[in-house]
Amino acid sequence: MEAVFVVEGNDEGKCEEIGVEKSSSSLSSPKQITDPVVYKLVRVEGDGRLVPATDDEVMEVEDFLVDEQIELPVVMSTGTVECISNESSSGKPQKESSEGLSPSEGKEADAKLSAHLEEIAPSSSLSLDVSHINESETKGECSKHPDGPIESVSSASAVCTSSKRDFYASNREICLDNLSIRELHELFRATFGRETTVKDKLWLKRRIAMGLTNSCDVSTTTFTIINKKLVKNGKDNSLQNAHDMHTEGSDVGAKNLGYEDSPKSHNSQLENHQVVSAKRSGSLSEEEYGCEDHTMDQRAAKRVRKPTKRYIEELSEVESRDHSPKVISSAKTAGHEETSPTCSARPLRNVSTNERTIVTRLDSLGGSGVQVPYVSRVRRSRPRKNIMALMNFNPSGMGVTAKLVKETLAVCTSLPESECADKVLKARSASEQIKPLFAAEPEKDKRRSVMSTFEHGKNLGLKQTDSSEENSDDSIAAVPTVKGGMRRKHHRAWTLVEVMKLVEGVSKCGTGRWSEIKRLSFATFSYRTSVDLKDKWRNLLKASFAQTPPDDGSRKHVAVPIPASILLKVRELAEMHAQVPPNLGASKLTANVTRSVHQTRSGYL
DNA sequence: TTTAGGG
DNA sequence: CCCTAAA
Repeated sequence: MEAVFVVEGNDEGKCEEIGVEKSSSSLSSPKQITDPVVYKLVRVEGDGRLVPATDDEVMEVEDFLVDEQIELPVVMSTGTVECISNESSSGKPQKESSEGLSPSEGKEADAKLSAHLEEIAPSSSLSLDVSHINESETKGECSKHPDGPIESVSSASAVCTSSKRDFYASNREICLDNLSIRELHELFRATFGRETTVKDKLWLKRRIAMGLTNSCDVSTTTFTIINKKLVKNGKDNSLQNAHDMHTEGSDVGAKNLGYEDSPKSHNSQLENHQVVSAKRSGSLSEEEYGCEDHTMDQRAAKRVRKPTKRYIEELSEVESRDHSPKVISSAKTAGHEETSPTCSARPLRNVSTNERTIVTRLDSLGGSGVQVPYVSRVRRSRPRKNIMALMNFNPSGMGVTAKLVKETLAVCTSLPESECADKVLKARSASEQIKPLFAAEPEKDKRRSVMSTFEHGKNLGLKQTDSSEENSDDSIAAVPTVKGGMRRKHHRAWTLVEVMKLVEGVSKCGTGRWSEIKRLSFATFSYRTSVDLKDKWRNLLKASFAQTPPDDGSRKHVAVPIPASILLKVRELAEMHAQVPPNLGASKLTANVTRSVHQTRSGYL
């Protein structure tokens, strides 16, 4: 049983990490993996030594891989390596995005891009809020198209009648090109829900673009996003694609869902947008099982929720010193688009070395195969208290778990390892007091229960950690109180990505089917209950129909405005589902929409 | 259990 | 976000 990997840079000599020892092997794969590589699970000791992993760890990683819905190699029981890719449901291998460059190439490209971007005169306006419904320019100017939008918008009402037409039938764009660093930082935060201190504009744009487009293919010279698709500039045919998007009837819907298509597949007719979403959710797609198959969906959701991934990531939460990619793909990438999983590791440009909190690592986002940056994972407040809870469920001595807890503590708190160990011990002794709390946890929090004790423990311990989207620095869904039992969900700001997912979910399932949406689009966002979705949608609705854009400036840095493009989608969906606020006359509405398209900024995350 | 609404 | 009624 070989396999599996994830190598992390190891800066501090203190913390051990699960690492991988790459060993050559020539397993044949059922897929077209030309250069199979088998990884052996090892631990990376502080001094760099590699020691064989324990069985526990091996299992952990296996779990992890199963959980990962992105293209990680999974060692099947047969010993063969299978590549789980986003394409698994459609059967064909995912084409490698243009990011599949060799490290050197990537850097070169980056340099060029940077140079190019510097040429572009920075605009003072926050063009993010500009929403067009026309094909966009890609010269980095994000110029407005005075009239184009109206036509498409007015068609929104038509959408209502044409039963199944996708609401994404018009193009909208978000332009990142002219944003200042500060604006990019804001957008970054809004998009991923975490801060970043990276000063590199290109990097920021790229990250944000990745998040907003649900893809890694952001190797463009300009960053204009239309409906979750990056409009490319230059040699390729994406401009054409963008044009096609808003001219081709039913094809539009699918494309505009924004999931990455290889250039080749752009021309394929995707009548049903579910096909696209299938790609997105990998093997758990609704394409295969259908929206109505609750059994499978639940199973899928369960899988995704397993804590192992977060667990691994927790261990990886170490600042990286080098600039090497943190996600390692099994297949070679460069030049082998046939065999390369999408979004496989890509060299990342890096960030100032003294910014220890920056980890340029790609993560899976919300189970949808989105790659997001791994940034600023530093704990803003106190160390996770729930780390302690971890011990309750594995009180069997300083085993692997305890060790890991110690490591985690070390990572999270920067405390000397000795101190961490101390805390661990204290935690253990305190377990008796903590345990009853969980046992007595009110039913409401069973939302995420039904796990083995050990898993439960891990989950509690790592719940708040895990990765980019589904993690947060310090929040826990619920905090049991000794007495009143009242607890409040630590307010968790909605990220752009989440909002987009919600909108997308509504577009697929319609409003009201929050559970369904939760399962389909928020499976990996263990927080965000269906009620949360409902509430958020209500807010979005309100925002989207807001007559007067809230005057910013006062709360400028408090909340990031929701891109008008998204609000527009919301509005369209609302109309489709007859959710238009009654006080809003139809004619008035049209006017409002028009206005919105041009300048609105009515709503915050 | 899930939705819809009010708070 | 929370809570509750209703389905």
